[in-house]
Amino acid sequence: MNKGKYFITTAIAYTSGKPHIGNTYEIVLADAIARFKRLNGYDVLFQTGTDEHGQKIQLKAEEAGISPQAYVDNIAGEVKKIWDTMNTSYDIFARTTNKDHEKTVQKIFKKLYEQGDIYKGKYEGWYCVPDESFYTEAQLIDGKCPDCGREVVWASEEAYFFKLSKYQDRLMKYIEDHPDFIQPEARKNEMINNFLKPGLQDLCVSRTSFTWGIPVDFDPKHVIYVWMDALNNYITFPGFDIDGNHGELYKKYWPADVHLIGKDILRFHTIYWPIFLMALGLPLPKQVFGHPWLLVGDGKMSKSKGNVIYADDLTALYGVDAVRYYLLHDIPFASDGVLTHELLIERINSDLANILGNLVNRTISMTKKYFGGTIGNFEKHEPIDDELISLCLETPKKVEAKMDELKVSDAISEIITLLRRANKYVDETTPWILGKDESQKDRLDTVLYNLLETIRISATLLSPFMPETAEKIFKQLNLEMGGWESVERFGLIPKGHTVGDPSILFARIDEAQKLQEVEEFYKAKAPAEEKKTPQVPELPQIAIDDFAKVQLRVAKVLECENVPKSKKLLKFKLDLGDQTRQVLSGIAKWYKPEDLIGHNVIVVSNLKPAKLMGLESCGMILSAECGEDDVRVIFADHCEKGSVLA
RNA sequence: CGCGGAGUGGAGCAGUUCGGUAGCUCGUCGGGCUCAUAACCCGAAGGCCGCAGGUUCAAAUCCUGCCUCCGCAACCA
Repeated sequence: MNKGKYFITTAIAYTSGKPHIGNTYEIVLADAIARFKRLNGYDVLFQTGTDEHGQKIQLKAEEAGISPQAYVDNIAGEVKKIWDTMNTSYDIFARTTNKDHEKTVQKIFKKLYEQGDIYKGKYEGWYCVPDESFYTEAQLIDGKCPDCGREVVWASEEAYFFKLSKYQDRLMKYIEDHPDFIQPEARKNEMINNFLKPGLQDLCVSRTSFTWGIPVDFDPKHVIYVWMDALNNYITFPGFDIDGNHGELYKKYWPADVHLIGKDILRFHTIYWPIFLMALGLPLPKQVFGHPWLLVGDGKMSKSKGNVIYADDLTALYGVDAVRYYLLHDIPFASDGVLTHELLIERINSDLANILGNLVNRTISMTKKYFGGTIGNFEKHEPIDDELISLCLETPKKVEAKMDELKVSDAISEIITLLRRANKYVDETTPWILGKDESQKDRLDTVLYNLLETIRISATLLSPFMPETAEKIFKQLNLEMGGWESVERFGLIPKGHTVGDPSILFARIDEAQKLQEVEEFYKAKAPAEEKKTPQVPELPQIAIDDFAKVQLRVAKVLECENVPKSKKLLKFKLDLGDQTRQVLSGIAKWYKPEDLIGHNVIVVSNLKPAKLMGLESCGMILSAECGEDDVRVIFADHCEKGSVLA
């Protein structure tokens, strides 16, 4: 049964650091869809990879003291390791530092330039020469550089631009004609209202401020804008060729059926990317799905502890399939999901241990106990069986329908519903009573057969979401898993079949005990991470006169209030004895105004005034960064206000 | 008035497009059962659907205003 081709991609992961559980969610989601489509009879191509260029990577590599290539090789290895840990079945792992990719991107850039979609223009603004930075009018302070206070000049730098506006109407029409192009629905309006309707600005598609990227081959001091580079991975890796000599995969699979991406990069995939493709005269992807984010819940594993959650930590604690199950089942279709250990444990216990695991275990055990594992005479049908059997036959259709809408969580729920029904069926038919009556032997055989069939179908349907578990179940059933046609039929297990040995699929978790284990797990890991914090870069030594330039004075906090609309800023009125002045400080996260009023603090009194959120700040209050997320003001309550520090 | 999302029994969510008995999972309590992982099955309690107005025969659902929370942007002198 071949239903045609299906090409699914994830965004390529940015290689500036190890991916956390949120990034991992995307690949698992894509994998579930890809595996389901394969089961469902499609010829699937599943592509993922890493985005390896850009200024941020160049900087990180410099910090680490290694070449950018060595840096991205390392991170790409980490990404791949995590993808593999999660048991994802990608066909192509695209890395944008691949030479063929780079060459093709250069050719694409050149072609677009030659046909006039890309033109050489100027990037203009106020330029601070020593800082090598451009600023907008609004960023300047008193007409000078906001960074160093020196004079700025009106400067222009040459750069390449893409004429997005030229394709604006065509894109608008495409979006209107293809209502499913942007998913979920709400995102579509966001794109239209925020970007298309106001009119598209030409996009700057080259950079000269750094070098870690693909050079423009006919003008090598420019490197190609990372998005123009990265987005093209979707066509270059399957084998797109600028002269039309495309590779087999490209010919067969392009256009993509789904680009699965995070909701934050929807703009690039639904505006820039389609326009680039239009300019190349290529068909557009059928759908772009911006999935929600995975949030990490309350304090238990919060950032304040420095515990960003990584997929490999979770799999070490709970196992791969349990984590996959949680990600796939508990993250809603369109709104952000939450992850906590408590929720994860609850889900594992109720769905995986109690409902699924226990059903398999009790069924196999009974088959062993009453028939030595071999079932034979299961012709004793009763009306009570019909409901279970018909649900078995309906469920695959329901799952398929949900998956066609990419509603993975709902699809899984359909399977769980079937498993619940099967548990109920056990109670309705009371096999343990049948087992006591020799004359009911055939009826008992039938009941167990119906349960085994239900498990066979459920396990097959679960295989895209929990591949290992499905495999384990089939081992206990002592059967080979079949394709889609095997879930559309009830009654495939042959007469005289002997099941395997029962074993626990998911052990029930004791929450309190597990949480303690989690704490110890992180504690054991902590030392390795703590080493980073004491590393304070040493600044060059200064002379006493340099220090003398800084005037530090004790000041009493007369007034303090939150700055409206600002999350970080507090506004102070300080008394320096001989004068009062207004100072702003970004410590609202750690202090409430009433905590500070009346206290004496230390202030840099001769600091050049600056404007923040439209308010003038004349000075800077000293505080200590006592940790990743812990800032404390230096109090000087025992000192006279106005005194000078020396 | 920067952009956007969300407020539904103790917890996590669905329902809101196209108004008409408020539903699911977990937890709690009671009962049943013993094949099974103290699992399974049945039943019950528990909700002025953020607040206040309005439209309507009828509002969780539509309209207006407000409050709270959360992302993003801006801002950490």
